[in-house]
Amino acid sequence: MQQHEIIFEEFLEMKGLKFTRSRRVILATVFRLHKHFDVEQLYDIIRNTSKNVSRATVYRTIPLLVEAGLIQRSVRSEARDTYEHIFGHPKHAHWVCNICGAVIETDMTGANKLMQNMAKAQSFAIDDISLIISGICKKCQRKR
Amino acid sequence: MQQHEIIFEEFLEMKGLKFTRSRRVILATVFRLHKHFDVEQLYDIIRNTSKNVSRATVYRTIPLLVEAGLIQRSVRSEARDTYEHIFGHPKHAHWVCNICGAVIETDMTGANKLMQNMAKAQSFAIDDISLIISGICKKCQRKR
DNA sequence: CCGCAAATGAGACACATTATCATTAAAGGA
DNA sequence: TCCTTTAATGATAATGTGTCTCATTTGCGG
Repeated sequence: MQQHEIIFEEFLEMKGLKFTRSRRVILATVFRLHKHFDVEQLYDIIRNTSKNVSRATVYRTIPLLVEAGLIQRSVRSEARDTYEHIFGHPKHAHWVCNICGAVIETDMTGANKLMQNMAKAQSFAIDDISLIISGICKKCQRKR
Repeated sequence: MQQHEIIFEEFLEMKGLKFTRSRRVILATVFRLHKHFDVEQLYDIIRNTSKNVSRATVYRTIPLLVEAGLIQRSVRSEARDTYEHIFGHPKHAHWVCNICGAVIETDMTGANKLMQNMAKAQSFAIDDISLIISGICKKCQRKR
């Protein structure tokens, strides 16, 4: 069993919830994806690979995975909420291209330290930092 | 006439659009608000203070104000897009309390510089930087 | 004051997300 | 293994933002 499965199972047990087939499928699919996804994309993939998991259940499972600390909300695309798994991924900044929509990820330890210092100064207990830079990527600049 | 009115009027003229009564009302209301707002809140206020501005027009005007550089999309609350006016406000970081929902704003020139350097390294043309820190504010920590 | 392009209001519409509810499936104990 | 309890599920209706349509009105240059 993989690490993220153990974490999810323990999380569910702690809350008196069950580790069902549907939840297994959803969890596995989320961790098979290696980029940002929205719930409809996730549901499409699940529908094509495993039968009998409903859209409602996918939507219902997302907040559980967030609460378990396995995924997090990410950059929101035009109309849909997007997510990414975070287990084993160090915190990163998102650079979003306004032209082609590409999302580049970079290390953000620098900004992290800066924010930790500011947090200390104002006694704020940081839970999460979201750093999103929008603009035009290298490729799209060339095309002009 | 206020600065932001002049800016909006010039922006509209440049695009061959008209500075109508509805747009005046919406602009004025946005700049009377001194915090983040979503479009429904904005519409409610307008409906209670000035007759005959439709919801559709409010929604239609928002992207114009964004394009004119007068407001920007801000922290997204649970279900709605939120905005804030930026004219005359230097760029700031948002500290959001997960308990009481308070939004604190701080200077972010430090992070700005950091990002500008990283942008140069990867040839990314920055358009906008969004820095949101979530956690627990000083007050709510005390209450525990 | 005319004419025309743009803007408007009202409501229909699209679409993501949530809620409902009858049925099914975990999990622990007998 | 079977029972019982409780949570989970699937299907679909409902909700709520945000967008589009279209007939009518308005702003503005001539």
